[in-house]
Amino acid sequence: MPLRGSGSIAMGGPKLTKSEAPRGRKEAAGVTMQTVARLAGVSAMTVSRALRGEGLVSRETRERVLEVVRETGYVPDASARVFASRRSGFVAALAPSLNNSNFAETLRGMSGVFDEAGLQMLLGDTQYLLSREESLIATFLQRRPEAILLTGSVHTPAAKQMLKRAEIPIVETWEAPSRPLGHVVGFSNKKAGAEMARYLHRRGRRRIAFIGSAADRDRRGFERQAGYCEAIAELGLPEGRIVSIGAPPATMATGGEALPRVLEQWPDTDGIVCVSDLAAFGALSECQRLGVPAPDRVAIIGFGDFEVGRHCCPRITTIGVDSEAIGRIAAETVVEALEARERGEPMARKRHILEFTVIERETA
Amino acid sequence: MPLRGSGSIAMGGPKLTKSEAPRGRKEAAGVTMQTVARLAGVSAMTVSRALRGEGLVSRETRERVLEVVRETGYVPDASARVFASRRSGFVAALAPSLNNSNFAETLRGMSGVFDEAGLQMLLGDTQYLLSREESLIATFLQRRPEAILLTGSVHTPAAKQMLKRAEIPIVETWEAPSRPLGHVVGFSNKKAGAEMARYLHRRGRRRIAFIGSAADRDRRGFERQAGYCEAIAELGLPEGRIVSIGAPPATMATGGEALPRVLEQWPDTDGIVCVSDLAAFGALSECQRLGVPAPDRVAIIGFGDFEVGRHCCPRITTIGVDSEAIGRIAAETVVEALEARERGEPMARKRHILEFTVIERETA
DNA sequence: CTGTTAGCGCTTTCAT
DNA sequence: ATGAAAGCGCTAACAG
Repeated sequence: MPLRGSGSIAMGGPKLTKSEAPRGRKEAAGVTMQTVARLAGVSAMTVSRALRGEGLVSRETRERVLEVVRETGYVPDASARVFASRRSGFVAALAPSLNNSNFAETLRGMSGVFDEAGLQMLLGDTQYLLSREESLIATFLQRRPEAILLTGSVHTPAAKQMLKRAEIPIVETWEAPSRPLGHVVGFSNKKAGAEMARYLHRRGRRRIAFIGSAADRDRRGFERQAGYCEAIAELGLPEGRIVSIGAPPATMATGGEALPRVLEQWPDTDGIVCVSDLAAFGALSECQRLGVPAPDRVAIIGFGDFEVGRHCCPRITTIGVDSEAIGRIAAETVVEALEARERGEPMARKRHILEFTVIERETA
Repeated sequence: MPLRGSGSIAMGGPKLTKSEAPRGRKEAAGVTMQTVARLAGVSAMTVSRALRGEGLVSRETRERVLEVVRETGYVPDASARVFASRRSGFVAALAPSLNNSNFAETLRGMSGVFDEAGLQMLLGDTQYLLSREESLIATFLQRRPEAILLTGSVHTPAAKQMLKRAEIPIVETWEAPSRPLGHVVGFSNKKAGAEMARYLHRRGRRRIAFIGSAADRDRRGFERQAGYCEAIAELGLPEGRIVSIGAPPATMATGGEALPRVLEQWPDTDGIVCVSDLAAFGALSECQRLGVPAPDRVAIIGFGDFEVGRHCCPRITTIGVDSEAIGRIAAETVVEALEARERGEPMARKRHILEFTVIERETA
């Protein structure tokens, strides 16, 4: 089959593939698979095969095709591939915040697995807002992701309905819900909160306060607070020593503002459970400014093993969770589920609950 | 007009739209625009219009269509829309790291503008690797983004070629390149580095060291270092006091490890320029552990106005750049460029250079 | 190993 | 305000 046109490659020329359309559209794209096929003297199908695998076409055909691809600068059009193959190559991942180092590590863990699997992540941050989660889900589902990974287990009814209808694997992370939507990779924040209080108790503290953000929007922080409350009650320690400030997530500012309030309201406080290391660091720094020695006068325990707590002076005792593993395992679960689906097999719901550990350092 | 078929909606039933295909494909999708059209007693085109705008169809038609959409849980297929309209609705944004709060803020700034404009961001982190930037660009371009936003001005030749061929608006951020690929929204890291050294000099310091990461991979950090060197030379201060440790980005660990080396090698050092606040905080904390008072014995200046520097004790003097504005302006530039293109107008290359300021605090 | 045919679900264009 | 026809660039399925 002879090549149409001359041997030269028109770069960016829009007319290359334009045939006589009786009722044409705007304008043809630049170089398409057709173009490459024609120039290589093969069919589009062969180009498609050459581009994808090794053994699908003969070595020499493949090389010829790749040569033309190189010359023309052809870039396959994923939107057409997606449309034809009905596989988007996307997975959607939502986190409350992309910046928070815990979630960032989780996303990094996912990214490693998905890169490997040739899946591209569609990242969204919900800003700790269920309403935003819902609208992100709506937007992302239009892209036909092959799976969706959520942070947490609380979603709006509309979100849940969309997720169900989408009929794709769902993974909820960072919590341990009793009635999950799909797979789960997480841990019990409540237990973590309880453990924080109990740890301070073991270290001899008896008047233990809690610092967090306005709890209702940060579900996981709220759970930790609930765990703290439960433990405090069980241990028979004075209750109600809670200062919640500002919108989630809790920041260093939260801790900094909350600390003086704690000391004013309950001057005999000798231990503080902070919803995260960021708040803990804010509180610790404020202690230093106020001349309140930590841990001598107040012990402080944080959550999340953030970089700041590992490096500040004194270093912050904290609860460590393997955030990256959460992401990795969640992503592996997705890949498994997709493979099972490919083979037409069902896959049981997975529930992976991780351990967390107290990392004893210098503030408690 | 009565609805065709029964009143019940088949959820996820694959046979709804399936016609007698002589050589069928796998299986039809769930609810498509056709399905909705049929149930609403209109054409697909009308559904398409109803879904997009207000004034395109009559109010009652629109409501009927939306009602069916609600009942069926129809989710438009973006891949088909993209394919037909030749507009992906994507913009690609690459940053060295998503976690770094500077870049995270820039991405947040972009996100605000793009959300508004109905554009979805395809986020990628290059991990400070040009090679990874290149492969991300290759991957992203397959999705036909309408524009691409890069961090920095150094790219591989292959990356540059792909970008040129893509013929989409390009914005480079966080630097002030003399030969940009497209639009620029940034500032001079070199000047920032010089300013850091000069500031310490104005504060009476005369033996000023620099702490950073292994510089070659972090272009912007390297530029700041170069600026520091230049200023030191101009001021006639002792040169060569540079400790570069580890892979970029510079972290608290970098600062923590570098500080004792600085003090060992040049014990009379009285000021330290740190490539970022993270390194500055690491160094500051190490000072505290070693009993080296800051700023009395060593002044410290960081870069980036990170949260930690605003809250630690003493608070870190730093250089502030409006990271979010970088993102916002970059995104606005993209939107403008896209609108210009829509109208068939050309758009001049934009070059927006931001100011930075020394934020005087307690460490210098 | 390679080609042909049909069609993915939507929007463009033109017609009414 | 609505509809009909055509087709976007690619791949599934089948044929050779």
